[in-house]
Amino acid sequence: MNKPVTIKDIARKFRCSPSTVSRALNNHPSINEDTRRNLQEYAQKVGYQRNQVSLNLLNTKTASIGVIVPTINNYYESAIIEGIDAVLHPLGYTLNICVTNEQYLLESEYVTKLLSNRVEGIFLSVSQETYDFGHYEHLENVGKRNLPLIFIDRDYEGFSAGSVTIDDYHGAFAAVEHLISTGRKRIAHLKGPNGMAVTEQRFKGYTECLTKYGLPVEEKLIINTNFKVESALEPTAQLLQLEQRPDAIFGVNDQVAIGAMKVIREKGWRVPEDIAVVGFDNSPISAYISPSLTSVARPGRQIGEEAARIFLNYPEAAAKKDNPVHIVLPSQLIVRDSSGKSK
Amino acid sequence: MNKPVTIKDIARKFRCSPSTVSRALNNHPSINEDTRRNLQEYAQKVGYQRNQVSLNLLNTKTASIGVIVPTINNYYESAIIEGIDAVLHPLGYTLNICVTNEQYLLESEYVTKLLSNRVEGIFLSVSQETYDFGHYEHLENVGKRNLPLIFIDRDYEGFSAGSVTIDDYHGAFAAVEHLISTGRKRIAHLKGPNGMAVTEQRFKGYTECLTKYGLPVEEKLIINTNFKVESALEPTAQLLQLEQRPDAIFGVNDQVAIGAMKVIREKGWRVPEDIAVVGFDNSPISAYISPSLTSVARPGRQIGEEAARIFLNYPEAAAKKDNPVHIVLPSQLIVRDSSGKSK
DNA sequence: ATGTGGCTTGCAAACGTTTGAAATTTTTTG
DNA sequence: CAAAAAATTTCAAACGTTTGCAAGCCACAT
Repeated sequence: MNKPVTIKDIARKFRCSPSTVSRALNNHPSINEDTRRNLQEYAQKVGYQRNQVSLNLLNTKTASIGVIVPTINNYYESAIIEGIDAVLHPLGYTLNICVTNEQYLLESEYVTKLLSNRVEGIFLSVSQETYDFGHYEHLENVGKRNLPLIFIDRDYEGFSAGSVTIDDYHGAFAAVEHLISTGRKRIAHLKGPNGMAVTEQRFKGYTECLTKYGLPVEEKLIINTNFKVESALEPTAQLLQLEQRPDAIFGVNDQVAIGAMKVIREKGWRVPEDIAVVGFDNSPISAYISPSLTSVARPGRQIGEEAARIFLNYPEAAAKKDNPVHIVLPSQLIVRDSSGKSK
Repeated sequence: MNKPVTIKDIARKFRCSPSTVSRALNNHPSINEDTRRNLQEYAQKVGYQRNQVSLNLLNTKTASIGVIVPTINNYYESAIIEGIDAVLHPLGYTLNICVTNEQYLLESEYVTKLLSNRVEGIFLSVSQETYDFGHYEHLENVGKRNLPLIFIDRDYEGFSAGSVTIDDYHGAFAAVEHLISTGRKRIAHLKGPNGMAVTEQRFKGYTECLTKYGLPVEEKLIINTNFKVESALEPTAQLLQLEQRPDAIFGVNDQVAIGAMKVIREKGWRVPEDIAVVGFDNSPISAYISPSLTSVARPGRQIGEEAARIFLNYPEAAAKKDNPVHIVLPSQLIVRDSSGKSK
């Protein structure tokens, strides 16, 4: 591992000043044609790479953006990142992706690190622990700096910042309404962890839709999961053992919906004839499993793009600090086989 | 967006020198107790964050590592990243994740950017385009710097660097052997894009296993895909229309295997009774779809961990530069329902 | 009074680069 | 040939921080 070649090294070699080398490499017009060519050739030969660190220091800016997400291992999150990158990369920004694994400690550590590395903005999808704990001290210094902070996917009201979320409420509402329209009367809900905005919004959509159509909200039909496919197995088995078993299950995401389907079939029931299943996320796989899964689509990529645009307009957005930009994108129900007509 | 508070700002405020502030904030023993407390309190109050950029410059090191991958939107890749982080994060390294989207141009751009940002090592999972083009000029400067470079997942022989890959060959061999053991005689292969190491190694495992058991390798039974689930649909339909239709399909990954299953069922055949299906990746979902998918597991997390360890031992590894470290991890067949007994 | 030692603080250089202004060299012009 | 103009190069400062060394101050012993 050699020391990188610096402009000074080159200057020494050519018995000229660093300024000359710098200007030559940057094609500054006031540099002699021969000098320029010689220096450039030599720099190329020895593999000179401009030291961006020193430039960042000199210019007190970095053209880099922090993106903190709980996980990257799924379609939705990575679509968001893709969306941010699609808007910001062409403008020369670099993304600094941090994965918190749903841990508050890591999230806090990353915020500090990003601040310390002088990123010019932070996109934050709050971790589950942060949500549970409900304390946001780790964002205090972001506030003091008045650094652009945009909440993604999971909003936090207590902090004056931009946010882009999706309309979980209406997505869930539409899903349940659809189930009712196919004649289902006892619709169970595999809920996410309590307290998270996503979870509660979808839950609200579920209950309010039931109420609107005169169906009772039964506690027995609502069970928590942790979003993972495994966490749906036991709850689904429970639901199937009820005296009055449900005729439909609305999963908080596709994973639990798929887990539910597995259990339903293992117990000898059919999807959708005996029990309809609807998920949330419209993950790519949902169209290809059997039966294909009805699901609510979240426009992940678009979320990223909108968030990036908020960032780019931040000076204005910050001006009206008391009234930060909140964008809520619509979600869309995609009907497939798992919610077909009941028998 | 305020300017960050600097040590100089604090020094001015307290009419002392920057050195004093620096030492106070770093708990240097030679600083007066009162001075230290006052300065620390003030720094805390105004949200001072040490400028890591200047430190990186001063120390000519960054404790950051570049990780370049074609995609993050899948289980395997993100497990690799997780593995790298698990080893390197506790040692204070920061990961700089770059997603190339399988494009050479982006890969090249990211290599330059990382070099310029003075990362201390690069983990590279070569993009598909790079593989296709087969030119590696973008790595030249990495070589000149003799910067630790570790190939992940996809090896490249032409470059003297460490690598961690998995044993695609034996994984594929085991999968096909398993199919043969359940009585299958006409085993089709949904192959990946030609030329990629992963693709060709699995293909080799497939053909050599057939040969070993005296089965013919039939061109008609081998069709290319691009790893995506959609790309398996048309090829599978083709296979089913053959006069002598296959009794098993070995997919280059789980995605195409799932796509194949869908088409098989749509055409009225049963899995596994009429046609067995085996995938590759052991993605989490494969256990939960119906029928559950037999698949070859790749130890993504372990790949990341091993790669990180190579990096940490790099000084030694570099010494024997003519003979860099190549680690090949075993893959493991996970048998599930999709490859059950034929009728 | 003077020197000794301990405690505390300041000075200056360093990391690599850019850039306005000044200095030097070369070319042109009268 | 001298002076002015143009071309080219160098100087010095700046970005924010750390750190070896020098320096200041105070108390105490001689």
